[in-house]
Amino acid sequence: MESGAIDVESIPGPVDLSTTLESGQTFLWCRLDGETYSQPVRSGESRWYRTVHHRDVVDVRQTDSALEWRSTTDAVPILEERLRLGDDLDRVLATMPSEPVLQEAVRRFPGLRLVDEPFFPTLVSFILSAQMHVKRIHGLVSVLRREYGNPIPVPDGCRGAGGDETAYAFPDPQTLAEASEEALRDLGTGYRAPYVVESATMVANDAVPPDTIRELPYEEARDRLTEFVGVGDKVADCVLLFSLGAMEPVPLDTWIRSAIAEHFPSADRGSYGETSAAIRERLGPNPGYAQTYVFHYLRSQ
DNA sequence: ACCCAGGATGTAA
DNA sequence: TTACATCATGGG
Repeated sequence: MESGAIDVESIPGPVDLSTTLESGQTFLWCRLDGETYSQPVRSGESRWYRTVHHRDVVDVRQTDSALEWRSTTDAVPILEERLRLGDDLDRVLATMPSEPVLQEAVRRFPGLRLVDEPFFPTLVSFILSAQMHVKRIHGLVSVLRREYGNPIPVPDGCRGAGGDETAYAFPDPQTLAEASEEALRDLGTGYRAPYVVESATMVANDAVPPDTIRELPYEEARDRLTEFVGVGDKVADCVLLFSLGAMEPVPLDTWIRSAIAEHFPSADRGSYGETSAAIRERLGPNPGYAQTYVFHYLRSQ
């Protein structure tokens, strides 16, 4: 049991933990107040969040001056990576185009950061995301962890905020590869069940190695990712943006498409690839960040 | 009852 | 290449 704090002054630019974790980029953290992901929280409110990193429990909350953590290991490098604390958000936000919808999103949610989460859990999360609401995706991922994930005992020092005695890691590729389609359907995954099993099998066989994809040019990487079953252009963009370190992707979901129709109509070129390229041009040097701000802003209305 | 959700796949033109 | 039906499921 270790604990500590990361001074917000040591982070380049603002941080908003709750918005970052609950804005639908990651489904791998749970709130210790028992709520599932919900709509944005009032800033300044202090909530504990928990995830399992490999075999370690990591709890974190935000106070006025710091990100406080407690964990079975040193959580600092984990938080720095997964919350992208190294990103100079002041610089990123300064380069946002002067489109009103973007500027308003930045004004409303300064401190919203992109995440950099583990590959396989992110892949499965966004395979499940097809035609589902953010809240339900989080619920499904939580059920997968509970039903198939390795149980991790939570140390005494981590139970102060009403946490459970056991946390669950996201299941390994091999485990989901061996899961039965029907069992997964019964959990509520619907027609996505075979996608999960087949893609998990591919990951277990290292059919499309993520470390190789990281090295590819963005659009090439997106094409490779669509080799997974249940992964089209949109889900591939999410996986690249939220777990493989790419900063260009602008996942064209229903919210972003409606934003394009309303605010950037000339960027609608019909096909995914052409529209994607056109909207990236309009969103400045950090399209991925711009997209995340617009997505969360529209969804919070 | 209808419509929507961080869409993908298979098939037909 | 693009167009369209189909795919589960829960919540508004």
